[in-house]
Amino acid sequence: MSESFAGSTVDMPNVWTRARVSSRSSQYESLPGSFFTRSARDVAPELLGRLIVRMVKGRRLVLRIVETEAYLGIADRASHAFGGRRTARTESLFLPGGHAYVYLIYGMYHCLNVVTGNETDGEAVLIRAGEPVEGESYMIRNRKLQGSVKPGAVAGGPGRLSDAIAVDLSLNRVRIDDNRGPLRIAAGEPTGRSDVATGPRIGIDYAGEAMRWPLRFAVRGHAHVSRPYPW
DNA sequence: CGGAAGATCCACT
DNA sequence: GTGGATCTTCCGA
Repeated sequence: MSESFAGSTVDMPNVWTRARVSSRSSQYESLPGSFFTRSARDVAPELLGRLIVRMVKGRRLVLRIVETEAYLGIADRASHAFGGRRTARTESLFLPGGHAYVYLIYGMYHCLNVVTGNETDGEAVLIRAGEPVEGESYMIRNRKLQGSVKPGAVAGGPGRLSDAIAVDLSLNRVRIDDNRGPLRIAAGEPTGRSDVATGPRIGIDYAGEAMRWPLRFAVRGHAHVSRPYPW
């Protein structure tokens, strides 16, 4: 049984400390659209270890994805597209895989999703947490953090992550497989299956049976996840 | 047209 | 652990 690891990062295995970082800028090239035109159930765990590349004000902010959740669209009671609901908000869920779905939650936070599957599915992957790779000082500024910054404080949580890399509604519907776009996802170093932890999704108590579906994925033992593993 | 709830976070007890 | 912030969306009357 893995126990709560919040606050104890020193002896935690971190698969990334050994990763070799290329100096070539091609390391930030977008994954192809075909990566996203598959089920969110498959895409979500494969996004772990990938890089979110956010271009804003001429700067490049990079996060390594460490936690995701799959939302399975029409058949998933937790999904905004459940039952085929198409509203102004959910319209971007019905774009082909490879677009961004950004929405406002609780009147004050933005959630960043990547649309997956095809334009009839309404599927998406919520990006729940990331580890700063480049531009961390700007992320800290965007988050208005003071003093010492604990692991996970910058982008551990969907609302925090969006604030950190300046994701708002202006990015709704953008293509994330466009190498010249403001938001993209690069290959990074995908997390191996044995390092992926799986569990139920967060904050969907209203979703009935779907509440227990194992569609939350995180890098096992990673300090920057949105909350400690109960798994 | 009104009211409730939300894929969250933070301050405080 | 609890409550408040803040506002769009959605559903029922």
